[in-house]
Amino acid sequence: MRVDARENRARVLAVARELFAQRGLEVPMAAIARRAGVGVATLYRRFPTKEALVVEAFTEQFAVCQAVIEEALTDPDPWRGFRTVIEKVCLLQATDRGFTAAFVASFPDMHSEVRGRTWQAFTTLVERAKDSGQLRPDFSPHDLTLLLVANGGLAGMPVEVAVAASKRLVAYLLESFRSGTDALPPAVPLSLDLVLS
Amino acid sequence: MRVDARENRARVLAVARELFAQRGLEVPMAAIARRAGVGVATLYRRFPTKEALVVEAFTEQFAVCQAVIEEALTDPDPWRGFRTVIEKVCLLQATDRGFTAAFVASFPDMHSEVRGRTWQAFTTLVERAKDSGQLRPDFSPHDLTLLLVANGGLAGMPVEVAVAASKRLVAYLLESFRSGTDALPPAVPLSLDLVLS
DNA sequence: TCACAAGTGGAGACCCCCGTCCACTTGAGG
DNA sequence: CCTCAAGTGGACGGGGGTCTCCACTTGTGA
Repeated sequence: MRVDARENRARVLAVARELFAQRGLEVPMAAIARRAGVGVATLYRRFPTKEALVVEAFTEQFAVCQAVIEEALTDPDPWRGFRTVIEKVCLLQATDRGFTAAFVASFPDMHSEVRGRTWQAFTTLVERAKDSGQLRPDFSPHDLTLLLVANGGLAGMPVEVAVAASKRLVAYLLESFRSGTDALPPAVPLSLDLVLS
Repeated sequence: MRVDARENRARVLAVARELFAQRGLEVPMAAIARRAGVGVATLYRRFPTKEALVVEAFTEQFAVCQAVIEEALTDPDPWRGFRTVIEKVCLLQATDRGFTAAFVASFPDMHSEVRGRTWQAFTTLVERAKDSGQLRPDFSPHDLTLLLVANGGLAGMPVEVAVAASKRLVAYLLESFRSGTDALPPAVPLSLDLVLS
């Protein structure tokens, strides 16, 4: 690949990340191209479809999520690890407007292997927190998905507002997650294809 | 107005309500017209714009919301009134896919008088619940908006799933609302124009 | 230097949406 | 029955989106 092409590709990706975060996934390809100082054809040469660009633009954030979960596994305090995961991921989600949409859009492309490993890590995190007696026993790992989807509803607001609102929502929910007493309605396995449509 | 015209108008409204609930507000006007067995022009004769149709189609649901709140004010148990409002409104929202979008879309058209009255009613409901000692003192009426926006994030899933998920989310949050202890991040005044864009 | 493959940009094909226009149809009063 | 205003439907304009095609430019190895 020629060096100018490589530079263009990198600039397109950076611009895409920025615009997706600011305005969500509905930003037109032409806007990304214009902002990156290239033509539309250049975009489509590097990324055969818009979805491909989206996936590529957000793989970094997905990696961050995964790292957050696996780092939390090394925390000696199970509850702190659990809480940190939720806080960090929700903050990421509130900061980046396109995050949730990209997450569900990339569902078919994300190899079940990676998803499986992350899920497995979170599940053991949950188990540990339960064993330590700080997390309520009827908490389900699916509740993470529930929280993510609900928190994703805050997207579309100005970033500072979304962040503040998300923090309060997360604080409320974490308080409930911690050694609750009342009976809950059953957990709902929210696989991502359910969120899609 | 001629009787056939009146019938057509009613059929259009019924179809619009059904399709908006099933598929959200992004359903095309042409689809509504076709399903109602009329042409597009008939739609636009009765409702000058799509937004007008949306508002008209959802005024009933808005009235229900208002009635729910004002009925809760007559409940002798303040906490039960508070809880019922949240449960009923969230259930309505989870059942109808277009509800949230219609709510924010109708924001400019809803006379501030009506909104003000409903808001006032909910505020006194909150105050009563606090005075009875069952609702945590740092609960803000804006937390209702927060909950609604978060719960609105569940839209887009099959209805049964959305309802089940919403119930669990609401149960978690109600548990937190009830006489919590930990300090919370500050409340965020989520005026509807913030949700818009 | 130079030839050529790799790279590029913009026009435009194609599709979907909202809302309008206009020639045609129909119901109801005289 | 017959008139005509009210009602109707489909074609169409305008705008915006994704993605393609093609003539042109540019970096790079020989």
